Amino acid sequence: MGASKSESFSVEHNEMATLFKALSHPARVAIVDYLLSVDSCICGDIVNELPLAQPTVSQHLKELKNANIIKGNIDGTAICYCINPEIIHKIERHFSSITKQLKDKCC
Amino acid sequence: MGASKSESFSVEHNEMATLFKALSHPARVAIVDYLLSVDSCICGDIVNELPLAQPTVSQHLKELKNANIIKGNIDGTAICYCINPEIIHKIERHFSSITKQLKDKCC
DNA sequence: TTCTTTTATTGTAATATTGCAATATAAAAA
DNA sequence: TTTTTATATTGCAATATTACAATAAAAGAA
Repeated sequence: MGASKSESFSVEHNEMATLFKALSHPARVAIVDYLLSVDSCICGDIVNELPLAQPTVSQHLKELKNANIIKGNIDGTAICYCINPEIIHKIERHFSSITKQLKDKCC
Repeated sequence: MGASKSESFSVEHNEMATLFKALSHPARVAIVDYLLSVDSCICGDIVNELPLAQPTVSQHLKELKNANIIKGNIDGTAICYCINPEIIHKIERHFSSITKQLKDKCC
């Protein structure tokens, strides 16, 4: 085998796993961090910020886009990237639900 | 290549990526969910809750333990698993920091 | 048009992950 | 002791991820 048995799990669990997977590489955590560190959306520049070759960065951006964590708007030759706040809130809701449930625990 | 260039990224970014990677599989999201759904720590039972063979579940548990997301206490023949609240709070802090930064955004 | 700049895609090698049968380990029960 | 029960480890096949050189595509500048 090797393929994940995702069909055997709930849509909810798969959705969360997909979001976490999108954030499971330091380069992608760094990209999100960088997008947050600047005032507005970023056109270009992301490749120069990372210690990776341009095709690799492009691939990581694609994965973040596929997971809907960032959005890319075409602006002439460049592409402007932005965080998608809705997804961030979705992840936050997941963890505040966990925290709420944790309060009733003994351990 | 194929190996992740994690040395090129900050400790902080690597730490967060490691946590997300531990949660990047639906089985592991489901395990965390299940541990939260019961009143106390769980001794046994986890294997029966998941649609995976025992060695596969054991492997997923190991990954969650390595990432410090769950803790396992030996209790006779069984092992009791619990969520580690500190790690959950760490992830929550990460996202509330993101949300705080997002408020100053234009997009 | 041709050149330049920016980002995406393709192809491929190296490595990591997933899943499980078989087996091992460890401790309680008989 | 032997048996049972619960969990871990090993080994391996199937698949996925990571990284990047080479190349393509798309749009503004010359």
